Amino acid sequence: MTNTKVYLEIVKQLRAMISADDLKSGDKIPSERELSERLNVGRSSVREALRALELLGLIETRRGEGTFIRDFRGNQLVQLLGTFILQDEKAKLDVIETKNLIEMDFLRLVLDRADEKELLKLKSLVEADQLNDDQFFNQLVEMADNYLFSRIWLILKDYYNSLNLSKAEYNRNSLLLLIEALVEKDEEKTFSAYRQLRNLSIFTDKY
Amino acid sequence: MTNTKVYLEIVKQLRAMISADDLKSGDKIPSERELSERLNVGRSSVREALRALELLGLIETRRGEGTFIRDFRGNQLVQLLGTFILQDEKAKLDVIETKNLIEMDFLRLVLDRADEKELLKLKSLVEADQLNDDQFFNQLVEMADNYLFSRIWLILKDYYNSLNLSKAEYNRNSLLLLIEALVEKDEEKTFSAYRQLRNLSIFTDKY
DNA sequence: GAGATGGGTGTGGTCTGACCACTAAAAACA
DNA sequence: TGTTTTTAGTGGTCAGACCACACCCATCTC
Repeated sequence: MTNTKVYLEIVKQLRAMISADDLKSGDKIPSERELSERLNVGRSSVREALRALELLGLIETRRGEGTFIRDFRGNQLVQLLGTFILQDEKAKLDVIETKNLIEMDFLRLVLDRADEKELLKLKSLVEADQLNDDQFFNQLVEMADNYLFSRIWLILKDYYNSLNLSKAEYNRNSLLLLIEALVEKDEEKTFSAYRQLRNLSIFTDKY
Repeated sequence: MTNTKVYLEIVKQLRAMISADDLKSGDKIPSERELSERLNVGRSSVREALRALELLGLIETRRGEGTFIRDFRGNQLVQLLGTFILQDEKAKLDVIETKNLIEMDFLRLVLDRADEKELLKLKSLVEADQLNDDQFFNQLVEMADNYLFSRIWLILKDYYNSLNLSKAEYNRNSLLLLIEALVEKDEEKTFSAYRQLRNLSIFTDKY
């Protein structure tokens, strides 16, 4: 009769509930016992759903207080997935390639729509060593103003970091060159600087 | 005393177990009751861990049979995240933009590494009306040989389709033009044809 | 009156035991 | 030997019981 597992149904209901009540980050959701009653299911089933969502980083539970919607951005699950999964070499290469491709997409977006003032501000921060390459890309991604894509990038970055590759040392000059190119809206120079920053000797001209 | 929640500890243990026994996709893991005994925890806690991993797509359970390792690489988690998130209009625009960007990345990849014969074969299929644009892009994505990126694209396409946008009619001529450009390895022509295919009057020259 | 104290209540965290539904393999049967 | 039935094992779900903790608020103390 019940083809769908109860806990999945609860996940669904929760989603609907969140949508209907327009719950946002930090808001509280009904207690486990209340959900159990309201949905006519056992509390353990409710818990299975909540624990799953918790592991996904979608909710946060605080003993004695309740369960709350979470700011999705930092999902530790990815880290878990990373260590859990990425086994074969091909997968690793895929991660690297995908991350690079997406970062270059961001560069294109910024080339197209970025504010010069903002870029100059970032430049001065880099020059003052108050911003490293990682932080810079975070800013860049934000500048591109595409939340979904930025989320994908964040996840990829987590994957990437979980690969434990030998880290290329931070090359401030390449980064400054990159910013310069962005300011000048010079596409070719931008990607050249990017390749240099990421040590992409493999990526010749097409990228 | 027990600062870490039991179910998280179980997830950890499972990971170690899988690693130690070198379990791979399709392999069976111990039953809930056995895990419960072996780890000295309640079965409900074991279930919370398993359900979470199941929602993540890491394991698969079959009633009456057991619990099995799953092919990890496809992360449906993003799908779930998406359905949780995609609410406002801006998010929709992000989906469209991201999908387009990624598809163009695939075009670049194919431009760089695709086999001409394969392309010609696809061309003849399109000409014979045995392949529409959607199916063509599926082939294209496969050709690019990046599993992770293709998964991301598939998910995006699902998002995209769930937006219920007015569908542009299938334009075979644009598609043929696109393939032609790919065969000729003409980047500019390729993107021009792509824009035409997707009706991207907005995307002027930068993309 | 202001502050400290301490239950009371509600919440998540966990365990146990009990069924049910289903599967696959063993046992009984023909 | 081939079929049917039984049985043991597995996940699915529920109900109830405690525990640990956080918060509120009446009460006590100064």
